[in-house]
Amino acid sequence: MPGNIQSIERAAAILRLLSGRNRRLGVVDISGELGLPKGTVHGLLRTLQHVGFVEQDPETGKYRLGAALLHMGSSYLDGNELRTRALNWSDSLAARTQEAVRIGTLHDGQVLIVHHVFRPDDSYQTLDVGSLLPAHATALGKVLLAHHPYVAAELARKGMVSYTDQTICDLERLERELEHVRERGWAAEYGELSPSQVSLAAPIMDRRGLTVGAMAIFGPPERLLAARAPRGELLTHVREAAQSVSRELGAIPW
Amino acid sequence: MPGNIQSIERAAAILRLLSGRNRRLGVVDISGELGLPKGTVHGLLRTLQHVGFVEQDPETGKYRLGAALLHMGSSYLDGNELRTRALNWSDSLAARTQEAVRIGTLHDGQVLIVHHVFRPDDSYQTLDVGSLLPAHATALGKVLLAHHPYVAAELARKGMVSYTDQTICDLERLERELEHVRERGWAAEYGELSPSQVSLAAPIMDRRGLTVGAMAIFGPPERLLAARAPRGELLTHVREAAQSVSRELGAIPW
DNA sequence: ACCCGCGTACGACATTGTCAAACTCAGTTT
DNA sequence: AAACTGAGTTTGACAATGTCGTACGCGGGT
Repeated sequence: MPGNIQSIERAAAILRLLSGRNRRLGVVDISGELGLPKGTVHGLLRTLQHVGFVEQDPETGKYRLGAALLHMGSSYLDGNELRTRALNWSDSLAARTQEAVRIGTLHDGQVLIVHHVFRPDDSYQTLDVGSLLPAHATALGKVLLAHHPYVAAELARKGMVSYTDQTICDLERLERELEHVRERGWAAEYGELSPSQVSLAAPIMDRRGLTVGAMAIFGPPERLLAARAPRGELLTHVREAAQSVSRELGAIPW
Repeated sequence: MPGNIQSIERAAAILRLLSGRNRRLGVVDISGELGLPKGTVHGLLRTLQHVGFVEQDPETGKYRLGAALLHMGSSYLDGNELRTRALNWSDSLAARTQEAVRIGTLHDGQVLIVHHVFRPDDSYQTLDVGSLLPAHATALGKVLLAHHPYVAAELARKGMVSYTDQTICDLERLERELEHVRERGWAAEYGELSPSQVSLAAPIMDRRGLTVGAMAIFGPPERLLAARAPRGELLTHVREAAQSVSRELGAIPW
């Protein structure tokens, strides 16, 4: 791994900071957090501002993410094959199951939502495309982790946060769970991220047979479950939809 | 203009290229387009890849935007005050008018969509948050240009693209139109971007009285217009919604 | 088999970014 | 009022840093 460009890595670290703490940060906040001199951080920020990646609040002088990132994020979606191919299938999955659908992929040990179809009723729901969800507490994440053992190991090393009393925080339990997922070809999550939400997910594979994403429905347990287990017909729909997308991506339907 | 960091500017130029129409580019494409040596571009790309801003197609070796940008784009939205404050009002505007709502702000001489509420029916619509729309061919853009004369002048210098036979491409006509917009406090667009779409927009102002965004409804002419002019009640709804958001942003309601 | 074009690696050079210290300006405290 | 903090910003010398030309390896055309 021959040299990476220092200033770009630092700039990226700044952007990551700004996107993590969803708030505005000042020069000294950043310089403290990154262990860099004030002046250096300021120079980086000035350039980032010049290219539209950060903006500065003219009143407080603090910095926040810039508008250029929004456009680039949406450009990423346009070029994302997983999402493009999954568009139709996720719509019809939502229609068939009458539940909300999410498509996610692994990013930095978390689940990045690349597509989201609202539950087909008129309730207010917030779009969470671009959100990062914890892998060990979502059905999407379990499917993805099950086929990326290295990421799973990394996750275990860092420790798993507990979100509800159902969250799996124990490495061995998670490993057993992932083993099940690999055997069955689908994953479930029972209120492990949010107490009143459960989800069911299945893997999406590309032409090489790699699991490049996952597709899930999520909603209240009383609708997704029967006798504390996933309703069979919903599960079938999810698995078929994910398989259809896989086929579109060139996976051998074995 | 004290020194900007070269490598970051170049990296941003690469990302801008990748977010343009050409979704996948090779090292030589980029190096040709930017007039930089191959090796330099490769170094930049390697670092951008390392920080997750670009990804490389393992088959073709070509580069495309990376997933990290998606998450940062959505983080930008979370911190965007204009959008946050406008959430409720845009929902109710959509409900009242039964039309789709868009909120936009000026970015690089174009209109960046920061929020989008679907028309409240079950038709398939694609979310265009993050899209860049031409300013001279949208009601949103006209409102924004009307209060940013410098940007308007810049736009005129670069020339205006024609999208339909209704598109205003003449500088003088545009100037007259913007003058109207300033007087009336709202803008309309009659099939100037897409033949079967019209839109109505009103400005959103912040506490300093600056126009920081605009709010619009858009849809087919037969629903938005009466006798080739905007329906009065729709116009009122749009203007009131925009004014409500302005108030939330601290604008003096004069 | 050959060539062309691609993505990638290497290494010398000097351009470039880095860093610490100094500056400006508000808001607070003395 | 004056001094003091703590913010963001500017500066300029140094050398670490990124740049650029050249060279390598590989694959797909022909």
